[in-house]
Amino acid sequence: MATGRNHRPATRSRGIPEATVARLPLYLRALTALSERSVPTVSSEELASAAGVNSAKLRKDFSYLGSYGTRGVGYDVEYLVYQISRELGLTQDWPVVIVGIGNLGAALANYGGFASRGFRVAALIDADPALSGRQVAGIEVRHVDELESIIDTNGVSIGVITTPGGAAQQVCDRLVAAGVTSILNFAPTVLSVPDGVDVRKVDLSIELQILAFHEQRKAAEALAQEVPEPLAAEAAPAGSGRDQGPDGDIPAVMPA
Amino acid sequence: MATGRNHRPATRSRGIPEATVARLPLYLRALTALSERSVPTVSSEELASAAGVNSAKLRKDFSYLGSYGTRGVGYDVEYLVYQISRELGLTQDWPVVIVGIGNLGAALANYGGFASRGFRVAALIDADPALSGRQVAGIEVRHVDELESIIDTNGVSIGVITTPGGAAQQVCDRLVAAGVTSILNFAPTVLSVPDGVDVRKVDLSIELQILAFHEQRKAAEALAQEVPEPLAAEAAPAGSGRDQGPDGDIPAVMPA
DNA sequence: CAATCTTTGTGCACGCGTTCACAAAGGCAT
DNA sequence: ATGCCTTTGTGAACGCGTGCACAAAGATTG
Repeated sequence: MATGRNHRPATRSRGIPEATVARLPLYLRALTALSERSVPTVSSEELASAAGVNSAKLRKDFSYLGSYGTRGVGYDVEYLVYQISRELGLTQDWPVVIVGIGNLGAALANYGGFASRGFRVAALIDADPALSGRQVAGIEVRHVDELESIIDTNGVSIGVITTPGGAAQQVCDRLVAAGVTSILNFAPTVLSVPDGVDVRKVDLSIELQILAFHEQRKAAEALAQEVPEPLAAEAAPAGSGRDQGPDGDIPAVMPA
Repeated sequence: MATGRNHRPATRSRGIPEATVARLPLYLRALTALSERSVPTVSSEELASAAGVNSAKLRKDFSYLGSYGTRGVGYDVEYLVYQISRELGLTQDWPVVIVGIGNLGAALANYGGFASRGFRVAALIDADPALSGRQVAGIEVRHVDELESIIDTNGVSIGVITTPGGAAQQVCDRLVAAGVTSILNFAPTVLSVPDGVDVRKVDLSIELQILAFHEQRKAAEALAQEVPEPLAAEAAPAGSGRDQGPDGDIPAVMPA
C-alpha cells in the first residue's frame, strides 16, 4: 500500500531539505511582520529569535536558497520576503476546496490566514443536501456530487478534508481521481493515496496525546524529586508486596 | 529567550524516543479499531500497514515499551491497547481548557475525539463578555477573568489556545502563571514559555505553504518532463530574451 | 588606503531516526 | 520429542538534521 509522499525519506526537493522547507513559512511570517514595520534589514540573530530557532540553523536554511545576505549587515527584508514567497510557490494563486463543512470546515473557511498568502477557497463542499446553497464565510456550500466538476473547472490541486473519519478515504479517492495532488487531512484517518500525491495530516487528538505523555513524565519526575529513588532499582523495599512498575501502576494481565 | 521544550534536542524521555512517542497514538487508534472488531491478535506487518508505517519501525517502537509480542504469533490487541494507553498517560483524566471560543474553538469543543481518550473539557474561556454564559457544545463559556480560578479549581495542566495571534502570548503567559505546563497552540504565533513547559503548535497556514511548495515542484517536474532540459543549463536558448530563473520567474530587484 | 569590526556562509562532527537483515524464540504438526 | 515454520526483537550501517566554531566578506572608521 502506498501512503504517498508524506514522510518521504527526505527526498531533497531541488536540494532543499524537508526540514528547511517546513521552517520557511515561519521565517516568512516573521519577515512579513518586520516588513509591515518598515524595517529595512535584519540580522540572522534577530530573525532567528523572532522565528524561535537557532541563528546558525537559519543561516544554513537560507544558504540553500542562495546567498541573499550581506556580511556585516544582514538580510534585506523585502528581498527575502520575495525570495521565500517565490520558493514556496506563494507568488501564484492556489485555489483550494474544503470538503466537510462541519464546525471545523466552517472554522477554516473563516480563517483569514488563507487568503493572505495566495490561497483562495474555490469551493466549500459537503455531502449534506441541507447545507447546499447555504453561505458559509460568504461562500456558497456545494453538494459533493459536484466535486469533480468544481475541481476541474477551477483547476484545484489542493484539497482540505474536514469530514468525519469514516468518509475521509472515500473523499480522498474522489479528490485524487479528479486531479488533486496535495491533501491536507484533518480527519483522524490514515489516508492511502497513489504515488505522487502529497498528504499532510493535522490531528488534534494525537497532539493532545503527545502532550499527555510529557505531562505524565513531568509529574513522575516531580514525584521522584520529592522521594529520591533508592539507588538499587531492582532491590524493592522489602515487604512492599506487589511488584509494581516505576509508574506506580499494577502490571496488567499477560496475554494468554 | 527560552522557547520551552518544543523541539527539544531529542531528550529521550525515559528512553522512549520522541519520534516513537509521536507514533504511539497512531498505533493506539489502529489497535482500538481492531479491538472493536474483536480481533484477538495482530502481527507487526498487519498493524504497521493499518497505521501507515514500516513494520520494522513499529517493532522497534514497541521494543522501547518492552517485549509485549509473542514470536510466531504477533501482539495481543487488548494488552497492547492497555500498555500504550498507560504509556501515553491516557489511563488518567486530563482536564483541559480551551481559550478563544471563535469558530475554531467551538469546533474543538464539539470534537468528539476529545472525551474518548481521557481528555475532558473543563472549561471554555473567551475575552468577549457577550459570549460569557452562552453554551457551546453543552459547556458554558466563562470570561477570561476567571481563567486563573478555573485552572486552579480543576487542576488543569493542559491548555489549548485558539485565540487570534495577537492575544496568544498574553493568554499563554496567564496560563503558565496559573500552573499550566502543556500548551497546544493554534494561533499563528511563536510562543515564548519558561523551561519545563511544553508547547505544540498546529498551524494551518504553514501546512498549506508546505503543500504549495511541493505542488510547485511537481508542476516544475512535469514541465521538465515535457521539455527535456537542454544539458547545458547556463546556455539559454539564444534570443530567449529575459534571463529568467528555472521557475520561470523574473528576477527581483537586488538589495540596495 | 589600511585596520577593525560585524555578520554571513559553511566545513565538520555528532546524535537521532530509519531500515535492513538475521538470529532467537515460540507455536505447531508429525 | 523433534523439526519446521512464522514472527518478533535487535545489532549494525547509513543518512539527515543540528549546532559549533571559524574563515571569508563586506561595511565602516580613522
